[in-house]
Amino acid sequence: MNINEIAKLAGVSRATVSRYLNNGYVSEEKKERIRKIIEETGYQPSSSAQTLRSKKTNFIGVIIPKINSDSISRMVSGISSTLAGAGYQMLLACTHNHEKEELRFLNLFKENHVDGVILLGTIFTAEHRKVLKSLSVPIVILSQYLSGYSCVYSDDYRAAYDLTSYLAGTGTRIGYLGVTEKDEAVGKERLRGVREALQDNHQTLPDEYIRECMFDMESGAAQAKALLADVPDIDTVICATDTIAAGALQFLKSAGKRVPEDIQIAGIGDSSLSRVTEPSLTTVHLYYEEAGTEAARLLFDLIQNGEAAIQKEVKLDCKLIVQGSTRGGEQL
Amino acid sequence: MNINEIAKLAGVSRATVSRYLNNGYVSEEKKERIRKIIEETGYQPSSSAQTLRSKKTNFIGVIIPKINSDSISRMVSGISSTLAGAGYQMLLACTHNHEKEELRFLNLFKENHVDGVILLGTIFTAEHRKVLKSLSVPIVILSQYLSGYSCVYSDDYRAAYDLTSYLAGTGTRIGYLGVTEKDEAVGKERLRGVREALQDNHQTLPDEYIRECMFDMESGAAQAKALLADVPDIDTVICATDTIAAGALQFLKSAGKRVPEDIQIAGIGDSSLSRVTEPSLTTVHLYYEEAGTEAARLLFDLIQNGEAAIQKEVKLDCKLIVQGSTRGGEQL
DNA sequence: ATGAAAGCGCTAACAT
DNA sequence: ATGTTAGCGCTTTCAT
Repeated sequence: MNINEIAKLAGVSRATVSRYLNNGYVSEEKKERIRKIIEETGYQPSSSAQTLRSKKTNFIGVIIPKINSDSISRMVSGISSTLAGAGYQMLLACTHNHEKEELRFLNLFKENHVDGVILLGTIFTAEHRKVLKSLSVPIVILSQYLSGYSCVYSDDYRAAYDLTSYLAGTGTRIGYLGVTEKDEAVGKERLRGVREALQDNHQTLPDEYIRECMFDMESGAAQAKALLADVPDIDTVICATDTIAAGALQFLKSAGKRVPEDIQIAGIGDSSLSRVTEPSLTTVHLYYEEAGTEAARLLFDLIQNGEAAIQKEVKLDCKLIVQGSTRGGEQL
Repeated sequence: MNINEIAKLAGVSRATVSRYLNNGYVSEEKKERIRKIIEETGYQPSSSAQTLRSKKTNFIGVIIPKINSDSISRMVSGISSTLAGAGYQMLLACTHNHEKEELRFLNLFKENHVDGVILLGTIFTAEHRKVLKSLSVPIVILSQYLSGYSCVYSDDYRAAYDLTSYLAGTGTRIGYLGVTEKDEAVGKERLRGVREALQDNHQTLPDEYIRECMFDMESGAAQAKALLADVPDIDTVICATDTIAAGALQFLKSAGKRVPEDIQIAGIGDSSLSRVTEPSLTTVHLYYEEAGTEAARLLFDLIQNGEAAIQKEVKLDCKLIVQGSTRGGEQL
């Protein structure tokens, strides 16, 4: 069943059918005839033929490092509903933390396949910039800042700053479990937030109070152990993510520390984990789902307005959530 | 840059270029000429034109109820890597728990867009069967059994049976927090597993020992409360999912119950939550990621072998994981 | 082994 | 408001 047959059955030209499909000028009478035939036959236009002619795919490529993550799946959820609402389909490419795959997918989306790309990246190399520059479709960077591109990101600095400022009131020897500074957002910005908040509270963050973790609980537990060994009298541990905090919490409890009485602990991200640990984790809500929504909106803008579109940077609010893992917090 | 220009630059016909692209007969000499030109120009064939001609999209549609779920994101992760490895792209459609959307996406994928569909459904209505029947591309049902279709699912019955059998050894008054029986797998099968295991251990599951929950912690907490109010001397609570168990655990602790001493509690799914609660949850591992992988493999088979493909049902193994929330378990 | 030619199903410019 | 027409970029006979 194709447009020619529909045209024949409805007694019109195929151009008229096409106009009907693309809301052009069609008389009410023929509109009705066409509508009826399409309903009867269950005709659906071939999207590949449409794409071939019109260069519009209605696909948006979304590249993510992994899917099984609280923060990422929330962002994808926001993207997904916003795209669907605008008639787009989501082509989800998952790199499983392989940076090279990120480039492969970008190249795959290049010139082809998609009307736009949302890249939820973590680390940007020179190679990334090169491929990004060569991309002919609009792109939005999500969860990281990248100069020269429209991007949506959390206020990582302020999340860490606010959290640390709050804790500086109740802790005196404050340590930090962070991640690699190659990650500008979670790595660099959160560390900067912690550091500056301490400075502003007339405290410092000596190097031996800082440990670098991976993004998982095991690493959080291991680094908490290392930190405690080096600085036995530490009384507060701030973690770059809730997952790291959950791991650290697990270790500290197993080491016989009372949380928050002996050591208080906090994370960032307001993940579902933070409500389930005992004590529940003081953390910072980062509006991940809204970030996904906003990224999709920015992309629509770029797609619709082409060259005329204004590049935008959206930094989202954050909200401190005080729970049982810090002194003065309340257990769920 | 299109195939005609490449042909001209290489001094061959466009048919030869097409053959080069689709590994047909091309002399070594021309092969080399074409290869060089393609490399120089960075030419990439238009996928829409290829699709229009060859009817192959290299897209697989995946329909899921929500993305921010431990079990689902694991399955999607398995699907994603398997598809990518075979040169397919994943078109992810998320219904956000709107059953009607499921039908909308199936219709969208119908006749068009995709080479195959993986449906991670929950509830199958008559309307579902109708739309599924009308689908012209191969489909695999994931995480539910549906007669007449290739499907991949967990051994929900045995997971519940094994878990219950284990607990029947240490508990005497056993309650169950389940979900709607409209969900055949998580609803019906897990309940059946619990029931039959109790029978085989000469115990019963009276109606007042059963509560129906939604798939979230709040509901788990609320129903645990209701259950405890009705059956104050309950000593074991089995939950259909870890999330429900986490909610129930939270309530029971807040009600002053000691877990597992006063009441033992268990879930199913081996989610990351189960390792973080205190005590950590006894649960059953269900190989979600492998289920996703297997679903993709089954779909490949259907796509490649067309009418000749054999319909298959794959039921996956499960593994009991005993942790601190049950007597005899070990706290992480 | 290669080229010529037909056409996949659609949209958009043009003419009326 | 509608029809005619010319492709979009590719694959696939059919000749040679």
